[in-house]
Amino acid sequence: MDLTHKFLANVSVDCVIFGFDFEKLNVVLVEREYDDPATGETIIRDYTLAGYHIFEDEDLDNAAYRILKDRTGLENIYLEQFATFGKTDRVAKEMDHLWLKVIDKGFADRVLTVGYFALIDSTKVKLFSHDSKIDWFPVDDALTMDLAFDHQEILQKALDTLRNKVRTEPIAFELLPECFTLTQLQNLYQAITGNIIDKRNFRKKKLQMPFIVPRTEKQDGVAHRPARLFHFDRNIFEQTRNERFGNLF
Amino acid sequence: MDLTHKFLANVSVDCVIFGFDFEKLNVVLVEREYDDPATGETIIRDYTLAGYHIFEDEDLDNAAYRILKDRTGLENIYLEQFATFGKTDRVAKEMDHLWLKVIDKGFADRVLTVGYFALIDSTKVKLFSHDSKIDWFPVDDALTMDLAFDHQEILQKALDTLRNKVRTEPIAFELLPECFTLTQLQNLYQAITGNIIDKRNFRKKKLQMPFIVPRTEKQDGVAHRPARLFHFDRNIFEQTRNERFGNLF
DNA sequence: GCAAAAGTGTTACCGGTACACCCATGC
DNA sequence: GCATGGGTGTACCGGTAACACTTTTGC
Repeated sequence: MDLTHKFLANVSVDCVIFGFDFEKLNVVLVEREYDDPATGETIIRDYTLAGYHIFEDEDLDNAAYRILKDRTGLENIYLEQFATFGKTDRVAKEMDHLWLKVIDKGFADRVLTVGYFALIDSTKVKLFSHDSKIDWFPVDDALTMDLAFDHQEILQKALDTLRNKVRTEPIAFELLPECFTLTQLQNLYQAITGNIIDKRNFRKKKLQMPFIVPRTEKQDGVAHRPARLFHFDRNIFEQTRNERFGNLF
Repeated sequence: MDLTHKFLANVSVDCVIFGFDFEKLNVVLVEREYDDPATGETIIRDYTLAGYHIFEDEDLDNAAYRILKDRTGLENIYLEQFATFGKTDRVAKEMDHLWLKVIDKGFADRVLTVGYFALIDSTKVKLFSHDSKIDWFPVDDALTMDLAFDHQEILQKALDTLRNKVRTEPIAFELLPECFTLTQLQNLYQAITGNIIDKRNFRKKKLQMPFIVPRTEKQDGVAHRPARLFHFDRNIFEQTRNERFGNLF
């Protein structure tokens, strides 16, 4: 993390980084650990979202991109601001006060944080630890994990936003590799929304969307009949957007 | 405005206060005027949204409620956070720098602002001027008025959010008096979305919504057949929410 | 040959849309 | 009596939902 910039003490950004492993939805969490310097006893050990304070001369959106790149190495990623959290007691837990004290970076006790969520194709991402451990966790687990600060509330809101948005905007593809099978796409929708979907109806609907285009290749290395692959064509999507006004995905 | 609190220099809240006059959608704007102290010549004269910095010991949401109450006297109003604006150049115009200098209240040049929109029944509201003039403007006009700072962008985003949300949540009623006619409701939807709606289909749909309940009173003092009045029953709405999952309004 | 997932059609129902005329009231 | 908005019904179309079996491949 670049520390040559001055940051705003009262404003941070937290990124909810979502990924999909073809089975369930996952989220990136960063371990927060503090051992008593005298006894060596672990006093704090829990998880936070990927976040940092915003620099004085940095656009808000860029702060989110910076954090994302810093943790995943990725650029040109789907990233969307979804809410800002500003209760006075969002740093209320004992652990949180202690943490701010021991890291001693000049962050204020009163911090508003702007939440962004990122959708990434996690099949080929390597996460960067820097000084703290970082890893993927199933979203369902993360929601019961008692995260630092108000990060559980932030995660819940990010998930709600994603669930809503996926019904009207073609953002699910951001979580898949360039080529995907219809079953993978269906599993993704099911993982996000929690509903189960009828296979035949799902395929019928997707196959008549002109921007979901079949490829000549087939799936490879699977112990069963290989599935046809598709990709999402954004150009076709944009061109046909008006005709489809009001349709859901 | 209460100045005994210390505020955060880098964070403000701006409220987009929407109202409806049974014809079109309106928004509250505050005049910003500065006359050259020597010549008396008017140097700045334009409009801003209703906003202020957030106090150190104040929840973010409460800052928005405070601003709203300060300008309208109203409490228990529909108020929703919709986005946060944090470009480094959002105070880039010459007028904006000058303004911050002449009002000299200790606001920073780098300010992130959190946007809220409010929906109020404007039929019986009296706006409070304090030291600057304040008034309702048609949203369509306001969008072409070259507002202060990035307030046009904020207004546009608020409007987009309202347009979207009104399709899936029962928030339109917040802009009407307790009792309203179906024609008023239809005009409101048309004013928000810009679409024209078929009268018979609209009424058919609304009449079968159990939470839009008829009253015994009729409209009064109109030079034509008086219309039946209705009100929105939030309890019935909440009770039947699950059955109607996925329905639009 | 068997396990595992891919792939495929038909029918019924419901909600949305298009469309034109008579009614009640104030003046 | 006339101007003004209030109020009503029907027919068609398209999208959604329910539902079960055959096919292809790897091992």
